[in-house]
Amino acid sequence: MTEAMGGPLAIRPDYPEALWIQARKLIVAEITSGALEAGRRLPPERELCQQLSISRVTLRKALASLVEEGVLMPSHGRGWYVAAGGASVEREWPNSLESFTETAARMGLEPSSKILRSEVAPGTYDEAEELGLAPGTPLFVLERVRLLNGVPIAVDRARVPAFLDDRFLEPDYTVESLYERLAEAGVSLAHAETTIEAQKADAEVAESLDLKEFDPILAMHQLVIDDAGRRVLVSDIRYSGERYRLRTTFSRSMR
Amino acid sequence: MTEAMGGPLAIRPDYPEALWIQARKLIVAEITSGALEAGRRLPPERELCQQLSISRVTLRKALASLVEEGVLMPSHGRGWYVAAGGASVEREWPNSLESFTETAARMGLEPSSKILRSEVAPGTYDEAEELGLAPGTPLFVLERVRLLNGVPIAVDRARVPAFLDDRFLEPDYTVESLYERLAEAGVSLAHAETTIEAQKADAEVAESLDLKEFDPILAMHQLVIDDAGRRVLVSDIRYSGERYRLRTTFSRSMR
DNA sequence: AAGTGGTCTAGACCACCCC
DNA sequence: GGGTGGTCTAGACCACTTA
Repeated sequence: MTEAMGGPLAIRPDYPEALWIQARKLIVAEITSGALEAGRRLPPERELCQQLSISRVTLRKALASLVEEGVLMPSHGRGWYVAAGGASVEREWPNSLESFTETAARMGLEPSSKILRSEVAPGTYDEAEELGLAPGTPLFVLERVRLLNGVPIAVDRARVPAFLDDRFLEPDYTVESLYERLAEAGVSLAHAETTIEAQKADAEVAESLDLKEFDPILAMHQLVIDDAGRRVLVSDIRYSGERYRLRTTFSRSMR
Repeated sequence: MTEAMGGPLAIRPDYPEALWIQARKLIVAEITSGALEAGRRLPPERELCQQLSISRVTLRKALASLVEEGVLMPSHGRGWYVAAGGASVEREWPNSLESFTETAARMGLEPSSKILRSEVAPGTYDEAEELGLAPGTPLFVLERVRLLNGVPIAVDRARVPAFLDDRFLEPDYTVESLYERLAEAGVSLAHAETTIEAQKADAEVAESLDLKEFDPILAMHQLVIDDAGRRVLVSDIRYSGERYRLRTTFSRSMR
């Protein structure tokens, strides 16, 4: 439709969304629509600024955010280029912190859960230390088998400081997303310190995931921190090695 | 010795390093030195600008880069805070693409390699497709056992388009870093699309890593892309499940 | 020499938090 | 209402690429 970034791309200064995010979406749209193919050069920054009616600083904020995701590549003195995998904007599993529910939605599969444990109990010494609480502080413990289209994929053991809100016990976590409940409670997740390793399935996990003991599993441990810097969730997820593949993008830092 | 951000932090406008990077380093220094503890609030932006003699835009670029690494947390209307794990600035490089050699250096261990294969050979169909080359295009294949302090940690099978430079064959990859050779050849690595899964060790890998067959391994597949958007390296690394733990930070995107 | 990205500035206005 | 971060602008100068 629009010739490559030539059309009247509309940015609305009054719209309650940052201009650079609007700009970002318009650029992504140009790429996913095919108007800008992988390897092609974008119009010069100063030209884009005019087309979008935004300042260069704002435009560059949008462009920078797309570099981080590997969609664009800047080349000093030459221009901005659509990266090799540029068309993959939608396909891609972004390197974001994502709930199981969100992952499932993106892949077009039906998530569900079987609850193994759901209660408030005193935290262990290690749990308390990791969450920065006194040992024995009550934690909400939610242990679930996570399934996609009915196939068991992982066992997830999540622990949340119980002081957050009693209403955490109420929802039916067979279908509800813990992340969404946290969001509703005003907890805005920021980032997660994560370790990942390969282990053998123990008897318990093998049972839950319908595996043989000693089958390989991907063990992911996460400490999730919210916008206020509070340690808010500790989670251990053991994925079936055969049924799950983690996808992410690593960037070279400080260039 | 400087009281929290009160001392004469020196930024040199003539120094050949971006001001925001200098600012960033000074802030990190305040944190690692203990002058700014986890949870503490930073001086207001406008005050920091004066102290550092830089503009607010530039300061915010430094601050933003530290948010991405989980070192600082902004709070609208309240201030900037040192994140819970603030002292961890040195420990890890979240989400960074790092060579085995660099990882070893960061951990204070001695890296070495045993070469299993080092030759130019036509790529398989899959390899060619992933690198965006014609099937059969010659690739430089380097397969090594990677060791830390003499202990085998992983088997790494790297493939680089051979057209890059013949000199790739010359170095002694028992000690040399492939990443460094690439850098010298003018290839500047930008990011890597990565998949991670748990598998069983096959006989070959078990042999190389001194494991039993069927022991769990962490299999990481990477397609590395350079600054120019060229697909430059495909790598399969199989880590011993017991001797390796991947550590990273996932961020919640688009806040 | 012209074109293009990279960095930086000074100043403005808004939204949120807390008193 | 005053303090603080969040966003945006217009313009300047530098460094790299290409011809």
